Amino acid sequence: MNERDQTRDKYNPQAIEAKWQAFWEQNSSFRATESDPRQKYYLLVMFPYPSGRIHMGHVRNYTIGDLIARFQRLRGYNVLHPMGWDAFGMPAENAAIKQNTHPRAWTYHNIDTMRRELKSMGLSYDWQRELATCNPDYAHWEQELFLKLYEKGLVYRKLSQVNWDPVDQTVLANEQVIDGKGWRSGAAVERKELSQWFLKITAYAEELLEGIQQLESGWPETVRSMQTHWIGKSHGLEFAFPIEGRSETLPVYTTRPDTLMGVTFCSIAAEHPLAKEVAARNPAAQQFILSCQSAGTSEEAIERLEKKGFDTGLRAIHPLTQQRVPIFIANFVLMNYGTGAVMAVPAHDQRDFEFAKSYQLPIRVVIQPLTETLTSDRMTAAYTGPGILCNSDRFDGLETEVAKQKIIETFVEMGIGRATTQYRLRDWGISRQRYWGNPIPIIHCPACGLVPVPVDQLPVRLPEEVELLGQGNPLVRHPSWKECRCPRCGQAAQRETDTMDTFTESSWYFLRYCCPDFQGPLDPQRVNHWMPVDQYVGGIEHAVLHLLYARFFHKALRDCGLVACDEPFSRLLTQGMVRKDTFRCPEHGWRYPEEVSQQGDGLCCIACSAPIQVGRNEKMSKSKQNVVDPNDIIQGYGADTARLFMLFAAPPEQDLEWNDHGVDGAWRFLNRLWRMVQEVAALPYQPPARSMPQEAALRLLRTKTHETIDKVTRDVQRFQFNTGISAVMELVNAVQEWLNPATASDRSPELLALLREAAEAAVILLNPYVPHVTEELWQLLGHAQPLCQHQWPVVDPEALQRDEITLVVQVNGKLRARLTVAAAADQAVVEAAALAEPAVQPHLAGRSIQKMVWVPGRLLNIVVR
RNA sequence: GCGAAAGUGGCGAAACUGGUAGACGCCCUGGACUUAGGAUCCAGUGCCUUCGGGCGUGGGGGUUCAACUCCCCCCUUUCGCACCA
Repeated sequence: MNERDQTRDKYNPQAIEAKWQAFWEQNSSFRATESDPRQKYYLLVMFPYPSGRIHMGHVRNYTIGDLIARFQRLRGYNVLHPMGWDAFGMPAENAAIKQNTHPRAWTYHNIDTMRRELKSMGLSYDWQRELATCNPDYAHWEQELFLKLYEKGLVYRKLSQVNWDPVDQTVLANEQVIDGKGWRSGAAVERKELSQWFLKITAYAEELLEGIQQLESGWPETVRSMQTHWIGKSHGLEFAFPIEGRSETLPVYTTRPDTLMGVTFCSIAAEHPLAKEVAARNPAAQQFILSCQSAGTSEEAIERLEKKGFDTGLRAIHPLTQQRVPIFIANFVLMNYGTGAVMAVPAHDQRDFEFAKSYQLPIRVVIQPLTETLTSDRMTAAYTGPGILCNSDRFDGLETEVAKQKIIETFVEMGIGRATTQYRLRDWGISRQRYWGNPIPIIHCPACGLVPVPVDQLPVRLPEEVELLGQGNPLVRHPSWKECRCPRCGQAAQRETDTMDTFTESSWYFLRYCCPDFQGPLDPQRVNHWMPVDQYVGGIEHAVLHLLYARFFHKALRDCGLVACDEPFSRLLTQGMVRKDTFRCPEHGWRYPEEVSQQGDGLCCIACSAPIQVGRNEKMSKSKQNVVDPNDIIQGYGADTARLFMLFAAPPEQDLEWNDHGVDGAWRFLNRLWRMVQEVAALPYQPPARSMPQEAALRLLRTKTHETIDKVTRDVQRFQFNTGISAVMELVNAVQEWLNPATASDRSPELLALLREAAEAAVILLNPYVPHVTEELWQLLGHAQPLCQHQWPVVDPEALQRDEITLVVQVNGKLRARLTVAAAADQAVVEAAALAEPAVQPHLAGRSIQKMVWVPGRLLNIVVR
């Protein structure tokens, strides 16, 4: 038997996949060009960070993206489906410290590995548009974009807080702070203020918020809701408390002016100027502020703190009652929201309530709910709902919403406050004190101040020789890199040593894909040909930060004239995580799946034979050792099986549970498909059927074929890829029944045509899911043109007309019988048949019929009493 | 702490606008077959049952002729929280 015959007999994914990957590459099957007359479709998947190898999360993301890309190609679109590398970032630097490699070498090595792995999955990328963000070319155009934003006034510097490791003298990322300690040094982390670069995302807060409405039909509700809350628009009152015995005042912002008469103290952030001033002459206050600064900078860490405060001894004067209330420094007040100071109303704010309880501060009820009467001494929690004002002097009796307006009006009339709109959204700090990022192209001149690097001198390149020790900023420590001349006055000056946040690169890569070879940041003509992205696919973990930054950056570039559309991503699909059981050995801790063996009913550790505890299903991660290497699956079963399993096991938005048996099931289905098509291809040739036959059994087969086409088409469009597969499985099962030996003797040309139509439909419908095996089967069915250039099948509406339907008879909503009737049967006919049904009659005996609920095509419900 | 989701057989899931709960697949059980394969084929497979039927979608209430689906309360799990990407 020669090799070709062998591949014809048995499904051999390794041979088939290599063959078709080579074919697509040689024929540039997935090149996308702007000159193509067909309508464009831009399918974008979130580019990966080149961490070393691909993981199951990538496989899932890119399988989903590829399915949609291939589907839209078959539907006749000119599809742009690019891939690249989010190549700057901390892991390269960490690897450099640990293994003494250069970040660039490490990164490019990983890219080579991962590109090879992605290619083995048979993804239909236009690889000619591949880009890596660490490439000097990409960095160059990004620096130019930065300067454009700088000119537009969207870039500025201000002091802000960082996590500081006092031992390594370095800034730590939030994830590098573990239980308040630096991950490498173990030293207690301090908060420190540094002058940092910011992008004015807040200038676009309102537009970013309004834009969310535009995305209503294309973005998941959950992501829109998270972004809305993140932007956090609120309306409220801004006013200032006079401070007893002082000329300056304490400005505050509140969204609850209706609770104004319930203020019993004020809280200020540890970084508030007033707090600093108090600390300067009060060592105890200084001590307290220091203790606040040991918390780390993440909002989560701050909000989980035990609420603590320090009485400054200062007294604020209530602007309406002239009452004196204490001013506390509090560890939970954020300096970067509002004014860094809040009026505290313990009766109607939970944090203030807890704070008041621990410091024995008075609680004053000023809102009464409609259902009960609150008294301060019996409250166990703050009441934050609506109600009627009390203890509020002239505002008593007002409803909360009315009171808010009235009190704001009062402040405005008295000239001591104003209605303001506030956003929770903060400006985007892009400064990183790290080596492996894009340099900020600014020069600090002692005479001229901040001077942008002239465009013709870009890019600012990172020094190749660098010492990475995990201490300090490598660019500051470099002996000569930062030294330069001021472009304006020629004097000795210094380069900015901060590099940009890597979210900057991911904020415009989708625009660069449109014109990857353009000598300039962006070619508006080509960008506008492809933009906006028609479908974006990526992990739900990017719901807020990446997707909000990219929307902002895109709008800023629009205002620079580089792109026309307002929103970059018309539709968004967020896929869930890939999870797996965790295995734990009492002796050896977390165990990889291959370190565990089956022993009777349970599992045991291969090293010590101790029984394994099977833990919860968790996100695949190296730390929990519950990872499955995609390469093992691809090498063992082939990429098509891996893809099919991923798409079949769960709908894309849901978390996917890895299951070895499920992979076997996917493998077996592909073998079933393979055998079925082989058998059909071996039958005497008849062109595929194009019209309905007469015989009922044959009519049913054609109906099944077209119902499947209809269902898969709709399912793919609504991202229900798993049910699309089940539909094709049913079709394959139906065809297989006609291929059984029992019916082999009687195969009319009509049947042969119907079988071929069904087999071809199954192959085309599955092509976006499992592209290699379907190309091979398509060829086997005698087609000279590759399937990737074919068209998606069209439903014959006549074939969807069922002759008979089954409907349900209920009595009082309980199912009592099923009736098979002519599809056109009306209510009267069905009622008569239902009442005559033996299974129905006992439930009617001795009762009177109240009414009949008739749902055409579905059910008849007989309501009796 | 704040914000956002998700809970359906032994398992992954399905049920499109309130109208047959469990499609499709896995596991398992019984049988057939043999070119002993990663087999394949046939049958069964929510729970209980006196075989009439009864009960079932995290728990508790409600709306409706009819609720996995809509409303209220509770429980559990997951994701994000601005320097991981």
